[in-house]
Amino acid sequence: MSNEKVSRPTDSEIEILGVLWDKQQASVREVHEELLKTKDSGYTTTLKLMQIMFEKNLVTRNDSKKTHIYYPNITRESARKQFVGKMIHNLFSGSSAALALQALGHANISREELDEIQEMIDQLKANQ
Amino acid sequence: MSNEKVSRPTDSEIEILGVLWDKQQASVREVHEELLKTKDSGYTTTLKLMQIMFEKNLVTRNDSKKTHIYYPNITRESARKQFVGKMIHNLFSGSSAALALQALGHANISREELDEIQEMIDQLKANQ
DNA sequence: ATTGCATTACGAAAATCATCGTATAAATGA
DNA sequence: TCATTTATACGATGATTTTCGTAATGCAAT
Repeated sequence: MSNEKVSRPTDSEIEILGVLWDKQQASVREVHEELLKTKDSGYTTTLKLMQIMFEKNLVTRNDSKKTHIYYPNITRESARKQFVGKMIHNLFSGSSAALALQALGHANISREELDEIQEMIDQLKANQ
Repeated sequence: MSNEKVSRPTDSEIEILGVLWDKQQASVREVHEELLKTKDSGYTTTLKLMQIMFEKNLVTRNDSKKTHIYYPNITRESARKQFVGKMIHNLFSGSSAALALQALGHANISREELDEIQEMIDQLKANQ
C-alpha cells in the first residue's frame, strides 16, 4: 500500500521535467549539463532535487547501474493541464477564452498555427 | 533612490491582488472578508501578507487614516502577461499557439467567446 | 590492489512563504 | 475620561524550496 500521491511540481522541478520530457530519460549529469545552459547552480543541487522528485513520485529511476537513469513520471500533457487550469482560475476568473486570447496576443504565431487554431474553433463551434 | 523592483507575486499574493483588482482599493479587513469566502485563515495572516506586499511594491497604500487603504501596484494585465509568458516558456517550449490550443481545449467556451477569438485570429492573419 | 574519478547519499543551512500570537496605538462611545 | 473595540506592528514558528558541503561508494585504469 505505497503512497502514490503525486504533488504539483515546483518551478525548478518543471525545469528538470522539461529536460526529461525532451530526452525521454537522463542521468543527473545529463540533466545538469542541460540546466547549466540557462541557469547556474551546483551539481549536487540538481542531484538533490531529482532525489526529492523521486520521493515525490514525480520521476522514476533505474538504479541497477551506478549511474541512475531517471524517467519522468507525469506527462507533459498532464502538467500542462494542471498549470493551465490553475492559471485560468487564478488570473482569468475562470475564463479559458480569456487565457486563449492572452496567449494569441503574446507573440509571433505562424500562419500554420493560426490555421490549426482556426480549425479547433470550427470544431468547437460544430460541437455546440 | 528607492528600489522600485517588483517581484513576481506568489499564489497567496495573487489572491489578494484579485480582490484589489476587483474593488480598485480595499482595507485589510475588506480583503480578508473576501478571502474568507474561499479559504480559511486568520486576519493577521492577511495583514502580514499585505504588509509584505507593500514592502515588495506589489501594492501601495494610503496610511493617513488609522485604517490603511491598499491599492494594487501592478495591473491585472501585466500579471497575466508575466505568468502567461513564463508558462509558455516553461511548459510549452516557447509556443504561444500551443498554449492557446490548450486553453481552447480546457472547458466550455461560449459561442460569443469563440467568435471573439475568431476575430482575433482574422486580425492576426491580416497583419501577417 | 591501489589510486583517482564520478556518482550517490545525507545532513544541514539559507531563503521564501504562510501562519499566527501578542503588544501597541488609534478611534469610539458611554 | 476611561473602557472597549479595531487596527497596525512586529517577532516567531513551521513548512517548503533551493542550495551546497562532505562522506561514502562504485568503477575504471594503471
